[in-house]
Amino acid sequence: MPQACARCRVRNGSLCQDFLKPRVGCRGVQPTHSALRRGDTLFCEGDTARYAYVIASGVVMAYKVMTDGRRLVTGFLFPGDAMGEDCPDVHSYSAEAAADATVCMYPHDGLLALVEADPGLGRQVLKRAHENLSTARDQMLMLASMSARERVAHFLMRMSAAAVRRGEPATVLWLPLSRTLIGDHLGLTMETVSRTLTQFRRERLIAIRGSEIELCDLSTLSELAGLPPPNPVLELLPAV
Amino acid sequence: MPQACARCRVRNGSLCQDFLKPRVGCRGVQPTHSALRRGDTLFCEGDTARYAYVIASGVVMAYKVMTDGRRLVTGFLFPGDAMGEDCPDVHSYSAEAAADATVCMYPHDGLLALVEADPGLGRQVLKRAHENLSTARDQMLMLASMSARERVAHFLMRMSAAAVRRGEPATVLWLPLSRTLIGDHLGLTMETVSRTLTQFRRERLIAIRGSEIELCDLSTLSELAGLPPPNPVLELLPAV
DNA sequence: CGATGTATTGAAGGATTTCAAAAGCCGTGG
DNA sequence: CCACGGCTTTTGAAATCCTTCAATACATCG
Repeated sequence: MPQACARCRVRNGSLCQDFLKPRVGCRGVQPTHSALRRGDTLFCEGDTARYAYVIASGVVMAYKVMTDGRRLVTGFLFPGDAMGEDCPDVHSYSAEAAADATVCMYPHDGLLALVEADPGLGRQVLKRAHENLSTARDQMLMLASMSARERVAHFLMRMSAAAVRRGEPATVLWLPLSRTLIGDHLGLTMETVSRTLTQFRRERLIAIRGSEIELCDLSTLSELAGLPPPNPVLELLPAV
Repeated sequence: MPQACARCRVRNGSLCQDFLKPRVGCRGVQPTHSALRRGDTLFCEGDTARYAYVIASGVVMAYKVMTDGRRLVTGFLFPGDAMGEDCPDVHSYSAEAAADATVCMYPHDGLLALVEADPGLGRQVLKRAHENLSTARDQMLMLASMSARERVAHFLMRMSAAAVRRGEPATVLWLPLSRTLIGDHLGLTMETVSRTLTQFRRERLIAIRGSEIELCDLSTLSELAGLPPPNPVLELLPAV
């Protein structure tokens, strides 16, 4: 097993940790690693796809651009998240580092052999594809019908949920993302993102310290985002 | 094989025709059929998923609703299209008949056995999931950054491509869909859809006859939609 | 400390929504 | 056959929200 893999601590429940790492070395499953600086391209829409990528550190973004330059960031990926694990022939979107990042790259051919040999892994991959579809549709709903305030709240709550998933606190988010990037993710201009965030700050819903955002009022934010209130039960329970 | 399947003529290249139909009867793969009137519900978001559905005739729509009633129609499905073939535990969206429709229903358990036994089918299912993801992201791009005119043009071109896929003419679309439904699909109000369609009609880009829409100027429409021009080669060829 | 890039704030403009009314379509029944 | 009611579509005018354009403030790094 490569040194980098031995040291890697991406979350349990991730494709890499649970399925790939135990099989490194088997049947040509041999990851290579790559360090990216902010702005470096991982791959472009239309490129033939050769690898599945697992983010080991930093932030990677997936995006699509229209011919006239308008851009949609379809998602931000954090440590433990994977892309290309469904082994497409050709990439249907582009990917670049939104902040300095390191990624593991598993060649498709070894991965495919693994999937065919192990129905459990096949189910896992299909399940992930289904999850991706489900979140894509949630984002479609957001883009189709939410106001700027709702979109930004929705974004913050999603980032919070992602942080929890990788074992970080729910209320203190490290988001080294420019307003432009967030805007391109939410279908808003960076000015509108900025204005909305300062609104939220004035209303004490959030606090901003550099690229760190603290969520001060989760229940109002999740209500704005059209999501069920967070942990309603815990708040009602007496302290232990 | 049930009578309905023997008579069924959904397009080649569909999951049902190519993969399921030849295996009907094997290992518990036994479809049931259902006839739906416009407005009938097929399943709801949150229901436990028991079947994969293949549209045999008519139009079915997949949609999500927010708690306050705002709705996004994530897609319209036509004969040969499938839903739920990725065997999720729980439906992540709702489905109802947008026009009178008939569907084949394959129970998940038989399908799962088939997928595990046949790696080719597994690849096929995964490929379809990937296609769905890709079109979902295209729609996200549309919802995030296109004007009303561009959205409607994009919609018409997609409906045209879908018609071609099932062997129908590219320029005469049968779309028994209310303005409200189209609006909920495009993130617009029905008034905006109506205004935009009459604009297009006045500009001779389309002609409307009841629920039939003829695309009179494919190249302008596809340009508006941000798509490559249609069959540029064919138009340049001399008539045979 | 100045330079560059990013973020904030302001004011005007525009595209879509909202509200409201009129027109068109369709099936039913007199 | 025509009239009627219910429905969808079209059209109009005002309001709203976001964008655009422009200027200022703020940070980070040499």
